[in-house]
Amino acid sequence: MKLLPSKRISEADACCLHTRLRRESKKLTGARREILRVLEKESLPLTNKEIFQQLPKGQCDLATVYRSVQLLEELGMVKKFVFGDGSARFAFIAEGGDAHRHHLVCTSCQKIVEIGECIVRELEERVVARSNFKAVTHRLEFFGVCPACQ
Amino acid sequence: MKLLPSKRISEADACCLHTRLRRESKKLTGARREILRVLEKESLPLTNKEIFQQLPKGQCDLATVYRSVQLLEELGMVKKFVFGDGSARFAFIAEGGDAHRHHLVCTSCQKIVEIGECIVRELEERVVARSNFKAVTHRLEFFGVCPACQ
DNA sequence: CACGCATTGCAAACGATTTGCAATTGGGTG
DNA sequence: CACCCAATTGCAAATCGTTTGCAATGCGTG
Repeated sequence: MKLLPSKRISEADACCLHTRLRRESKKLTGARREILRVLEKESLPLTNKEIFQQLPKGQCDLATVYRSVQLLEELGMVKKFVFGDGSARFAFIAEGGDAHRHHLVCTSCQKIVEIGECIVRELEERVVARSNFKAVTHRLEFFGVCPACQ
Repeated sequence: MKLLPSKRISEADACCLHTRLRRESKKLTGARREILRVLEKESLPLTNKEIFQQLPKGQCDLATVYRSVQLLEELGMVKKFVFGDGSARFAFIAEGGDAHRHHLVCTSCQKIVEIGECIVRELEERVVARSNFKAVTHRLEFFGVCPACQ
């Protein structure tokens, strides 16, 4: 991997990342730093490929992006979103930030818009009014560990 | 395709399917009939592979299941769910039924349980209490057609 | 500054889904 | 009821996202 010397990732995050990594005897590599930086810059969730493309020139391998993003997710610094368009997306979770972000996805062009609130049905109208999207529906699923698996 | 002679799909559905198909000069084939029957029998969303495996002996090709399910979805008789476990799932939508079903998915074994209501946050507690699932979170996304695409 | 384990690059493996094409089959027609 | 044609299917190959094995390389510690 030949990434540029670490430019600057918000001090706090870089530190945090470093700390969290060391806690598990993982290494703070150029790739991880750069990837986190890309995610940090983008507020909307990105696919691995998009992250890959936004990496500075001397990029790292796509496989490394997959591995790094997964690690960052395990560390709780990144959240995974699955909109059903074929590839998973990941977004940076700010220090102590709320991971409960939701999005409005265009069923035609896949454009993604972030939504600032979190309730439903009744909100749908508001969402429609504010976004100018048409034919709005929503998808809501719950996840957890079932009795048999606990 | 060598499927058994059409046993019996709820009259209404078979008729409806036939009608809707004819309306677009599509054909009511054994495969489509059998696939709809499988979906109709299962209340929880199935993957294409699961549908394929539940088809009667003289099954049809997996590719045909993919194509048929997609058609049924376009006809609005089936709804697609994407839980993020790698494959899409499809469920039958009863005549005039509510497509707004939501599910509780075990993050460990992928077990799926249907939820009868549709609101959030506050409901999450109720969901937890009733299901005995632990570490429950939810995913909520909105979908629609953005201004640029309208 | 050297050493060892973690990480990366690369290419191959994978699983889900799609697609091209020739063979087959509904179904409307005569 | 046999025919004809467009719609559909089977099969195999192609795609696409994601994962993985392995040898080469790089971080962090001593």
